[in-house]
Amino acid sequence: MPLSIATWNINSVRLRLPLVESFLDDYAPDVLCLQETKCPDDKFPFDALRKKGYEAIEVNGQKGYHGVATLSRRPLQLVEKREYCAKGDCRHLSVIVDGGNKRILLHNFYVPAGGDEPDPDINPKFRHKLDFLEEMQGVHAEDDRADAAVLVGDLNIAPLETDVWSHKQLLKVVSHTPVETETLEKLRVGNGWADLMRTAIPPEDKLYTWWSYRARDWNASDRGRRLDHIWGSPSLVPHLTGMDVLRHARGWERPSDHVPVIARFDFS
DNA sequence: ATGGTAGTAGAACTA
Repeated sequence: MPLSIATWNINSVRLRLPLVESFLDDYAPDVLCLQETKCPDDKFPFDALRKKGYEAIEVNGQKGYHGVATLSRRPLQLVEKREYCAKGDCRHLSVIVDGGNKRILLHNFYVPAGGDEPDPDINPKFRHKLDFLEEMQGVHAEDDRADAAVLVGDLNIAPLETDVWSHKQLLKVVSHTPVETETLEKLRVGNGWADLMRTAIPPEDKLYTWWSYRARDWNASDRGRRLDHIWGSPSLVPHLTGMDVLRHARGWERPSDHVPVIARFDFS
């Protein structure tokens, strides 16, 4: 039985609802995890997305900022909406996806961006980002509640040298500083996660999921970063059949600055 | 070195 899981920082689900709808029409992932929905739960476009066949929807949203949502064509069971750093931010949602013969625990994360200055002593946003990562230590790839686990989302860190357009030029830029990349990799490995995007796409290859809105020509300058991630239990690796990073989505009309990533599994 | 754009708002924040 195939199972596909997509992740996409949508940067306002209401403004970009037509983009989400056409993405679901064209790619039809079984599950879609959205971040930066910027939408209170009572204003979430449930009806429009259910019409597309995504009957199971779980949201954790707030007004104006942040917010995550997980939609599925298969039954979902809500596990947790965990509040990190006691700030009242809506940045996490976990569900169990019925994958046929496998039950998958699926975490959807939106990690704080961290501001501009990569010094936790003078920048509270960077401190918050590091604290958030510290709290993620408890999120393990092995979990008794399911057969396997997947963690997706905008983690706002590009860990590998090939995850940014220029390793040297970004060493002091938030998202690629050593404290961030080392903390994220330790967190991933220490909690038993496999980097499924890099399992499918060789770590030597440049790979980006985000291009700034501020570039004159995002495609020509190609100053991208891999900020969005799909991790999984090591037991899932033999079942991974594909990984699509929809670079061309950055060129859609009124695009998000992030593009969708889709992981495909087969459990037959 | 700076400023560049986008979204939610309806000023100033976040990214």
